[in-house]
Amino acid sequence: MSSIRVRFAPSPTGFFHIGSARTALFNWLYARHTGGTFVLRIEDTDKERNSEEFLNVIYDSLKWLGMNWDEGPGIGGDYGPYRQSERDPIYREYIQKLIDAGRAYEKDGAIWFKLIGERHEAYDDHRKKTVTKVKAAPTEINDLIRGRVERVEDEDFVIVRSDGNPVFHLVNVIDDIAMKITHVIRGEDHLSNTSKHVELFKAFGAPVPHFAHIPLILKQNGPGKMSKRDQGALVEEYQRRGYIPEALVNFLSLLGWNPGDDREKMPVEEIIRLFDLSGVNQSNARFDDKKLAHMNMAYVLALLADDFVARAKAYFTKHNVFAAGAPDEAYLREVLLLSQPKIKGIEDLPAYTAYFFTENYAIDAKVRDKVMSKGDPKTRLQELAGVLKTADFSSDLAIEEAIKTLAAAKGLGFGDYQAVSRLAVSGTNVGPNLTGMFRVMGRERVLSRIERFLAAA
RNA sequence: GUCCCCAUCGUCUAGCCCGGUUAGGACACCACCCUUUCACGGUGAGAACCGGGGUUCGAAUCCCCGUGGGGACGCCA
Repeated sequence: MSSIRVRFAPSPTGFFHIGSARTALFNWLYARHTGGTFVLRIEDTDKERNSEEFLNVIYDSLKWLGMNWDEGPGIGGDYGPYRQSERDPIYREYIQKLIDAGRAYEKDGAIWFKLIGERHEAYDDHRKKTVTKVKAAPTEINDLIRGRVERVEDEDFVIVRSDGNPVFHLVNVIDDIAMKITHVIRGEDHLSNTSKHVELFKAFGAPVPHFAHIPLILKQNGPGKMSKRDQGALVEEYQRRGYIPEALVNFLSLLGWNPGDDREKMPVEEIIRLFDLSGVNQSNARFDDKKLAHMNMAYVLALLADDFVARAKAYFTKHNVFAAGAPDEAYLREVLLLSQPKIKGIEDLPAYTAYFFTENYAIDAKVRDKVMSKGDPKTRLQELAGVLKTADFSSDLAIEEAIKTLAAAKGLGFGDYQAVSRLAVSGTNVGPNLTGMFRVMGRERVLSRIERFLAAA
């Protein structure tokens, strides 16, 4: 194991969103690539807004995406506890060091960090108040993605609230020191905070970690970065919708990073092998759900039969699709496998396969009108029923031969029998390949559906 | 308003560091092919270097200025 230590430090103040997942992913990938340690630390210092529910969402989402942490809640480690709400004694110690060094002072009941430099009063018309400005030397940040960035930190800032709770900037830095974090990989929205953090590291006499500020994910429509309220922003939503987690990981890895060539669909082991901070872009990326959906489809298509069936069944169970009674296991499996090459995602399955499991399937009126308006579909259906009564149902090919033989005898084509029979047995004009559908449904079900359709037509 | 970051097809991006390409790929869109519906797949088309200066024989690539986009400016994280 290398000495590289990275951390993902979410605060459980809302559902886990895609931007956080991407930040976690880049940290995780970097740790795995370098053989380093991936630490999970929970930043729950804002007692007002934290909740256990959100905390569990974070754990679930990380696990679902396959991002296992080496140190953190539930795992332990040499630098715990890993929830900031349990680290108060550590913070007190560090705060005292700052006070003793003359780098912190009390004002209005809060503790402030003291910058070094000459002071003067100035009116800030953005905040509409007079503030004390400090003529401080610029803080230099050497960012692994952005290069050298200079920013002047020119106002003392609160590090412990008047209610006694330390603020983010302080605990974030203390924990990074205490947990020996070597690389801070986080969103670019923190770049402006980094000068505060660097000053704190220096005040503590601690080595400044390497920073890597990754580009933000912008919302798909409209201005600004993606926020929790945006459509498609929540990881749990993809989990609920039966997305393949590996597809989401693959998609996310490509938002702001690329392997340096044209490859896009890659197993995670390959992404780990190729990932490096030097390959991370500097510009923000707009979220594109169509591309994600496409990636997901590619993964669905590539799933091995047993794996696909297991995932599909889990989805059906979770969404209580068979509330009226579970179908035969073997039949369900056949239906699922028949549908796999045709769907874009697991979530399409219930609607796509519904008619396989009920005799009360609706006949699409539009499709019926269209199909029944040309040629002599009723006669075709009667002819087909006649043939199907004795046809060999043991394989798709056998059924296909039977239908083709019939068509040839009547001087017609396969297509003349397809539309109407598909309509009769499924009520629609889309679905898996016809002969496979017949085979899976079985002779009796097909025949009775055709008869019922004929009687109603 | 102040400070910081960024800028190649509609979108994600390669190329930029180290100047010379018909500026490549993917998603989306369109057409055609495959075909037993719908998909998948295949082929093809359209589609970009933000603007202006400079340096240079030559600039997407280096520099400057605009403009545009994003972020930060909390006793939130």
